[in-house]
Amino acid sequence: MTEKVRVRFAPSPTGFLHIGGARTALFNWLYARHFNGAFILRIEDTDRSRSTDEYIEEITKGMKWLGLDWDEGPFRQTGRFDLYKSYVDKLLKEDRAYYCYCSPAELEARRKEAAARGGALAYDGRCRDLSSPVGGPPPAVRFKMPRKGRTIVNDLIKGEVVFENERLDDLIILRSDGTPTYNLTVVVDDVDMKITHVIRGDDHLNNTPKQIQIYNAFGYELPEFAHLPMILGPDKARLSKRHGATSVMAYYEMGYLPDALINYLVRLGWSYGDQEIFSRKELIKYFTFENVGKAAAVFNPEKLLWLNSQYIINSSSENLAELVLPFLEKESIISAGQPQIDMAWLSKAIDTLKERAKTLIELAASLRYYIAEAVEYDEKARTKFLNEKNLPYLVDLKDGLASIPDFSVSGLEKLFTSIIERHGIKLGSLAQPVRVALTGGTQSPGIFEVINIIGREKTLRRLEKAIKTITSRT
RNA sequence: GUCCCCAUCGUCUAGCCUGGCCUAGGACAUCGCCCUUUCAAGGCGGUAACGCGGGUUCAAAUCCCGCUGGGGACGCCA
Repeated sequence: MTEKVRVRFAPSPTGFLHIGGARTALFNWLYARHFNGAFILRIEDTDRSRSTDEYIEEITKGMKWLGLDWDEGPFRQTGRFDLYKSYVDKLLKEDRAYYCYCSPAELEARRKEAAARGGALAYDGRCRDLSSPVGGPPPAVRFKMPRKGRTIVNDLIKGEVVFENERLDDLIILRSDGTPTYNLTVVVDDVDMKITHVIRGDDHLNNTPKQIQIYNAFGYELPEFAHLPMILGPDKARLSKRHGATSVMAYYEMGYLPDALINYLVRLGWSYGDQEIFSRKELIKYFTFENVGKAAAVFNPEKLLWLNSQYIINSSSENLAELVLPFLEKESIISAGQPQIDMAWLSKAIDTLKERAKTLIELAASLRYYIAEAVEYDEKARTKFLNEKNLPYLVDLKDGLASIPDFSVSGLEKLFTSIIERHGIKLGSLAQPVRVALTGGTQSPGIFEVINIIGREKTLRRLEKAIKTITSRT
């Protein structure tokens, strides 16, 4: 095949870009990039009652955040209705389609009845052979499925899947209001846009034989099909709002890095030996359908969280400093109007924190004691460490800190060593009270680094406050 | 109900196509140890899976059949 690969992601704007959609988009994108093909974004908005421009905006926003850039589009189906209509007319003329006068209410009733009886829910074809028009409200148009033979889907992932044509029902291709439906538009557009590979969720596998029949009716060559396994929630049911955050942008808000989400998503259904972490370059290089699995996958937020922490650790602190800014504002650690924060200093602070933060929100939160003017003590930490016994150590340290010339990490270490030797105590006996005095809690990066970053003045103020806290209580 | 898809540790997966190298590998989570000024990170180790039943074969996680289980579709949604 020398034809250039052309794939598309075709969401309907009836909701946000969710995890499942993002995974479909990602696999399409990877496939296109791997083969140096084109990735097309097409908005399937033929259902005018449920589609909104806001959702189109949300979907493109999500894709941009994930870095899934498209080469053509976004195309919308609204506005191409004349085109679809002409295809319907063609089918009508060739007796490959017919008018159906059954009302939605009647159809609904028949389906209910069939379900109660335990029979097939497909359309019974009662308008299929009508010889003359029936009066009343405008009819819908149905595609005339062949009743004999079988349709074979040669799926790149699932292999050969066989459907008996008698099981395929005559689907509606034009609503009674004159608007086309999905199964028609998807074929017309995929042909029109010269799509070579249709890559989508396997919930579409059952639609495929019907679409193949439509291709056949027009005499068009079939694209390749690849149906990806679904993503399930922890209860093994299809991933939905019930399972918590399913919108891609919710992950932005929770402080995830787009690369981490991408990496997580790609491993849901795809693998490359034992490798877990991939750069985009590697993904593009390695991605093929050969390594795509067939079984549905359960979405596991904990592994995503781990990946996110790995991506944070491996990101440059300069980059993280930029990314964390909006979260610092949101957590009210800095105010939007605040004088410019020193980015070099921020990066240095992040150096000490990034291996402790799993999300940008955690990173922002841990920056609080570096940035804020004063800290609040954790009650338990205070009673345990800010007490009479530790008072002399803190006083000693304060005096030492006020006078040492070398405020570097190694200089601070020397000071600490001299103090603990003088008192005959272990480093921990000094470090923990100091940690509480400076950060308010018992957990932080190495104490020398903390002091180094907080700086002499602020450190001294906090030590004084801690000393006062102890003495005022006795 | 009918049709379609799927089936390896709790979860994501490697291995399956081209049977033997599988005493089934990796990762997350979990447990323990090490490192250690706390917390992390990191290192080391443990627990943990071929759904069941039949075949085929000298040999089956790997091939075939059935069952069971799970998922999906059955819309004038996409």
